[in-house]
Amino acid sequence: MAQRNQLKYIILGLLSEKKLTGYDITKAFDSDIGEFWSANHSQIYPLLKRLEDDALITHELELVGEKLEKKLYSITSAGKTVLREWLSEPTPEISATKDEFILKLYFIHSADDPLLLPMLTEQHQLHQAKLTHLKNQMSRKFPDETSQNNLGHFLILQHAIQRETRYTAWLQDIIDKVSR
Amino acid sequence: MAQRNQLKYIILGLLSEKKLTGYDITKAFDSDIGEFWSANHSQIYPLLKRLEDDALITHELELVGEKLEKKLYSITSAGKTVLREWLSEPTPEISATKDEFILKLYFIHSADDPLLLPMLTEQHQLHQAKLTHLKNQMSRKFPDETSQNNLGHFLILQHAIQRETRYTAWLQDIIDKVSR
DNA sequence: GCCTTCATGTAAGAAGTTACATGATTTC
DNA sequence: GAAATCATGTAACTTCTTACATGAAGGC
Repeated sequence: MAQRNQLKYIILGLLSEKKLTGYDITKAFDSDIGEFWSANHSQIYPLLKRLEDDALITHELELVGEKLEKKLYSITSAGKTVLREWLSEPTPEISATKDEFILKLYFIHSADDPLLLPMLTEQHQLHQAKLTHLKNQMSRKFPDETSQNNLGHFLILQHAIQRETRYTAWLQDIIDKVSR
Repeated sequence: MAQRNQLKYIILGLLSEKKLTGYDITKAFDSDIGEFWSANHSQIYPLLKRLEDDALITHELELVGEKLEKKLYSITSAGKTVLREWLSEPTPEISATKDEFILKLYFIHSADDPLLLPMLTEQHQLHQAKLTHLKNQMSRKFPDETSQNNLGHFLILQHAIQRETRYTAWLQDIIDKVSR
């Protein structure tokens, strides 16, 4: 997606909660945000510089140990405005969910294709593992049933769990039919 | 996703079924494949040239009317091998589903945020429309219950319908809770 | 005749991936 | 002292989007 620079808004969104280093932001894609977006540090560091040039964020230096200087970034009021504007805009596009397995499946024309069953079981295992991971995340982050502090985070986790539950059930259903 | 050139395999996959022009391939992304991948003609035409350089496809010219020459592409046996290899490879990555609405939702922390309800209703409408479209596609392409000719296509349509059904139900559920 | 669709390309630039590169701090 | 993690960057390259550009054929 070489377009609206959504990564920019993710960074602004994260910084609107607390001050973070580039490294912290990079790590966020391994956990929370990783469920629905990805980014590498080589993309993040240059963008942080650009956002600072545009005065949407600033940084202060924090000394760690004796020599290492961390750059602690924080959002400016201009940055908050830009973030809020983005949130306020309509989101009229449903982007195609680029799923390589689904792509491959499209080109399997017959239930007799020997590739089909291995593909299905591989994916079932993957999505089952993901589902387990998501459920762990849920019980770690929202142990009591009231999703008090962060509604959005709760909802996207709930959504991801439902999606993976549905995905694994669908795969299982095909596996049952194919192997019968 | 600047990586494994999956578009290449989509083109090979489409051409393994029948001869197509670049224009036909472009159009395929408006219907069938559009459910789970996107591409513009400006990406397709240069890639067709590259694939022909690599001898994975060839073309013949077909005269339309008096002057217009269409390039009808077809897959070579080398191309078929490459396609089959791709299908045989494991697909061990679940790519993050980049959904801008989910992204925005992540940064809505409270049920009291005035942006929440409009966002939800907008998305509900969008996904409801998509669901209707998908169901129409299904009944147009697979009118009888046996999915005889093209299993893969049937399954991905089924998957998309389930996904959108789940998505709209999830949104409706939140709307009910928020507006109560 | 006019408008829509068919048909094929190129150019510029943004976004994203993979690899290269370096060094400090913490933990065991 | 070694290994893992913290921390920040750049370079090269591919992919993808948006816009520019042109012209033929078909339907009304």
